[in-house]
Amino acid sequence: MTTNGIQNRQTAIPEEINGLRMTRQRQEVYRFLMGERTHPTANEVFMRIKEALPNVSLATVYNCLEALVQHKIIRQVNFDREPSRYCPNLDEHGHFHDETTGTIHDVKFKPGINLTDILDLPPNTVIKDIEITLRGQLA
Amino acid sequence: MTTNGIQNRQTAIPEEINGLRMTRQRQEVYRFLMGERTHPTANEVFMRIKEALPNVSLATVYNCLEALVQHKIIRQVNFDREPSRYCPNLDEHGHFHDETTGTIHDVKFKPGINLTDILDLPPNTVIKDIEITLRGQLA
DNA sequence: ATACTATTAAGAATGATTCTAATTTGCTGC
DNA sequence: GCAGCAAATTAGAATCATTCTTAATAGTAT
Repeated sequence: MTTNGIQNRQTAIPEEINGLRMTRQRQEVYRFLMGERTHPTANEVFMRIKEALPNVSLATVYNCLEALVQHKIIRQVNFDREPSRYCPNLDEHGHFHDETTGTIHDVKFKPGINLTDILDLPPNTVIKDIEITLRGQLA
Repeated sequence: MTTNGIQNRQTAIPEEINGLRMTRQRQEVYRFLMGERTHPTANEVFMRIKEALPNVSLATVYNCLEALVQHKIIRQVNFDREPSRYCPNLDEHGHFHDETTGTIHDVKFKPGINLTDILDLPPNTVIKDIEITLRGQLA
């Protein structure tokens, strides 16, 4: 049998999300990201989930993150060539990078805005993904 | 004397742009980029200008590109964690990455559009730079 | 239980970029 | 033109996030 009566003390995470089997490692990665608004890097995820899974390896964290991204459970966010960051917010949104503090904030679009309406795209373009990045400071 | 009567056979490039002294290496990097719409990588620039400057080093190409970017003579463009690409188009614009061919196209904004108008930014935000990246295919 | 597949772990390998140290070049005032 | 100084270039080593490789482990189905 694959399930038993013992429930995890923490937020229950289903055994499968979007067709991805949620192994213990993937659960920990996902759970941590869900509780974070700071857009952690792979290494930050690694250091944090080691508390719960002391034998976890950095390679596994990369594997988990990639699997979660591929199954559209989290998003990968890149700023220039800095280490990738990961984000549990699946709504269409941009990212504002505050240069003063180094923090990253999600930026929503104002309601009723369709991104493709304001762009002068070549005809017959199928857009699969849009990324908007802002850099500046909170004065 | 720093100038003489002999003119370069190719497009003349001023001795200085935006306060940056245009050395021979910087000229070659800049001239090549000006004639390209393909958003070349540092390595592509390197391979190409070696034809004119056989002793140029890859480190110098990186140095030149960084200097040109810092003086706002060209722009650096990043797609995920792929090698950086460089773009001589200084107008505010986005980039469409065609997954089928791997090519990159500049995308203009429709006239009269102010990017910050459509974004729900935190108050007192000073935006220094906006980057818009689209991924998809030309059907 | 057996066999097969997916996942994980540990460490090596990769590759774009940056750094270091040693020349070379360019400019300044004699 | 030439000594002196700063900026730029070169070549190669170093860095560091990420990916790859291989072996061990866990999960699932028969």
